[in-house]
Amino acid sequence: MTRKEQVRKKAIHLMKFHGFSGLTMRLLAKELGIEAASIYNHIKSKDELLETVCFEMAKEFEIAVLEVNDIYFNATEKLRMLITEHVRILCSDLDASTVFMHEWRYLPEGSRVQFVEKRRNYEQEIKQIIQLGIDEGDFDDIDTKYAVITILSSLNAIVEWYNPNGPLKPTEVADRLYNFIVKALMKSTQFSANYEL
Amino acid sequence: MTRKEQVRKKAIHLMKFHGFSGLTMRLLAKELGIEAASIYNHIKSKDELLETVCFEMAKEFEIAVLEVNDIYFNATEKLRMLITEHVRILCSDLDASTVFMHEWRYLPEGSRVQFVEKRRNYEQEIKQIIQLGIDEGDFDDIDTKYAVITILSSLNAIVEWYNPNGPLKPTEVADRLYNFIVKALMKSTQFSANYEL
DNA sequence: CCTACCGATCGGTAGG
DNA sequence: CCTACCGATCGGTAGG
Repeated sequence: MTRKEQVRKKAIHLMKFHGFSGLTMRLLAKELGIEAASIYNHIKSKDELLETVCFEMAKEFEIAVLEVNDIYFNATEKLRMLITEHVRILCSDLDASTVFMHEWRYLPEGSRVQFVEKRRNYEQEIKQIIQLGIDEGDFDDIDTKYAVITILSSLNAIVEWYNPNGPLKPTEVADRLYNFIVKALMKSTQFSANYEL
Repeated sequence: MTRKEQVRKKAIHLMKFHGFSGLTMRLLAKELGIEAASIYNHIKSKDELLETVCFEMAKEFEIAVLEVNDIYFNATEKLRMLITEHVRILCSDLDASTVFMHEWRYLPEGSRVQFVEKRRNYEQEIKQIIQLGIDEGDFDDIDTKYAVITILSSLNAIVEWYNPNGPLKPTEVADRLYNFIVKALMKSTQFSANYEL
């Protein structure tokens, strides 16, 4: 790990607890065992630290969705792999994932616009997978917008509760979430309104 | 609205955009048309602003769960009302709800511990409703922990996307989310694994 | 609600 | 990676 990577990793770890605004270069320096001014030999600015983590994470999700669409043609299989990949990415670096989820709001104007656009594209890709499932007759004819919101929010919540030292591996978490989600999506005729009063 | 309430409301609105750490008393003062020092005639400290919004919101959820358990005895009806109430509370003040969701981490040590405990209690109440549904034979024998996480994260995501000027009223949003969630929970035998490869 | 001000700290630069 | 330092700003207080 280069010195620059060490600085970034420590910064992200501290950002997770203090937030972007709450992280000071002096605290970061102290944790690295150097003076605040020395940080600027490795990074350009505090903003750059945030931009790097946000766009590196976004890149991983972009690649995942490309791979999924490359490998599978069936909606349920696409969805299963995308959920598995999404969970894997989040769990592979929980510090970075948490900062990615919470702190993108504090990106400088220009890169924030870019970031939101990338996220929108990702959401659209998922929406298309769900629409495919509906068209193929596998999924219920539900509102795809709400389905995407519900799916992504439950997946992304992983950063709030997942414990890497707990009993469940990321793939096992992905399986449980997939089962819950796909059941809500799947076609069924007898689910109309027969839950007794 | 008292002057103190005006100060709080403006502070919460600004906190939504800048975060707790990013909100400065000088910006708040400017938006109120007064000097920074004058704010302290209405509030005790910046921390107090955050504590007030977090605990007022928490109180609303506490009341809701008490009412739900008071009125209904059936798990599906309890769940339906609780989801409706949860969505109603979030949508009734989106600024406060957003700050409640994002900024509780920055509560001072003591009140943060209290806050997390209250949230845990709320989660436990929902868990018990789901367990009741399983015991009554309405819900699938799923992992209640994951069900609670999935339900709450999809409900709470409302603060990220709900537009009060959009076409959907809070009750309509609640209905859509309830339908999605309850279908994932409901008992079914033919959903084992028959989604074709 | 104001003026005047406190000590502390901020992100960052110059020059070595 | 350091010393030395910049101008700006921070949350908050005293005293009116």
